[in-house]
Amino acid sequence: MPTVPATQDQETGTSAAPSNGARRGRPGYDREKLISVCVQVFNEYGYDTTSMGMLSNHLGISKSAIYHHVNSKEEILEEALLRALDSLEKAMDEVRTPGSRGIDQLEGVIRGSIRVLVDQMPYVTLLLRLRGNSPVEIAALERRRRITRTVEELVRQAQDEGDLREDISGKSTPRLILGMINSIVDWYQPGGSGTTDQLADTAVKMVLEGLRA
Amino acid sequence: MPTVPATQDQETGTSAAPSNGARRGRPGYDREKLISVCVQVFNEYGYDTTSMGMLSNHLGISKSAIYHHVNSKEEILEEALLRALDSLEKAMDEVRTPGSRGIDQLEGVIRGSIRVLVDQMPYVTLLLRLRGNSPVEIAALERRRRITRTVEELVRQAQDEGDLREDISGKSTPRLILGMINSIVDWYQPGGSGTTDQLADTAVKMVLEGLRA
DNA sequence: CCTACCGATCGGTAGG
DNA sequence: CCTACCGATCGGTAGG
Repeated sequence: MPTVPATQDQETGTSAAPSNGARRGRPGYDREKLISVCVQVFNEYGYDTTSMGMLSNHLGISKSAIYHHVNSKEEILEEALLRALDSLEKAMDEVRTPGSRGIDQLEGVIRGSIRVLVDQMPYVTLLLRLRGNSPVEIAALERRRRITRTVEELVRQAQDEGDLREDISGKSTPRLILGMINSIVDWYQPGGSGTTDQLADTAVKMVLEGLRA
Repeated sequence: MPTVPATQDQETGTSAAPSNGARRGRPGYDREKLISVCVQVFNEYGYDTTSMGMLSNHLGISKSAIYHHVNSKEEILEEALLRALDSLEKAMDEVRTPGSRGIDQLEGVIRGSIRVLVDQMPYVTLLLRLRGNSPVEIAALERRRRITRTVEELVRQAQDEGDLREDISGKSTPRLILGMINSIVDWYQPGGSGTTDQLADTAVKMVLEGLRA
């Protein structure tokens, strides 16, 4: 993509093919906006089920026009997964401060992950539904597995430090925590069930303190 | 299917096309065994991605032979979902004894659901990955939603009875609990991470008592 | 005569 | 607009 200075700031906005201002050339989709629409369609029907024809219908442009922005259907998937994984890994890195207690890092991971899940919901949703049917998907699942391993380490650390009970499975516990968090993409509605912070509070209370009154 | 008395009890067992004994006619797949193999393939590649050709390869019989047992690809899906939903609803009904406290029923639901998830893992896995792309899938998702509503009611009841803390979201909590349970199909390995009872213990402890030491 | 299965082929649709 | 492939269906065959 050539670097193009912004020479105008018009608002063109067709409902079928929206643009964002400050670009020259024919108004229409940029790569990012196109991908975000495609990801929504993927999540509605499933990646495999979604045909290029369905994408073109939802975008309001022809199939061949899509190939102006991307080289393949899989490239759209790849870029969306990149975005989800980068965000998740960034949230993990911000919390993993050596020296702080495992249980505090664990709480930070729960809060940070929920924040990313909500903020980047369509991209993370796509990631969490992968089956590993192609090299692109397998690579993404491998990156996801590294996140799982980090949570496993934190649980172990917190147990060693005496902050987490010992009478629970060190194998199952991290998976159950992550499973609980990841389920959010299946039911959370941004306006419906409280703010993201309230959601994170509920999750942290349940995991660390339990629900019993 | 006509009722046929058992006149013999042979074990024929080809690896490609296994049979169960006590039937007449050519040995090979019966409907149930065929469906169970298909469900495994669906779970590996995704229902939509799986072609009849892929099924025939895994079964070791021709595509057209599959149509001897079932009328369509969707009929295989439908029967598998029926099995998963019947098992889940049965487990719910066994626990929902009027008169007992909500928190006890909630614990029973967690244990019962985990039991069904593990025992019927392939069928429940298929159910939990549906996107609602067809009437059959939509009907299954509707039955699933009734289970969700039951858990919502139990959480509310337990809060009203004073057994569950009030400073958590009544909307999010049931979803987080179910999300945690349902995640099991994504990572549990029957021999790997302890027995089913240990898994249920860990889940119940986490949800009700919390992980903090 | 039953059940299980085969090869060939249809109309239709996918990605590119 | 092309090639490859899909689900589905047919008449017919074979083991028990």
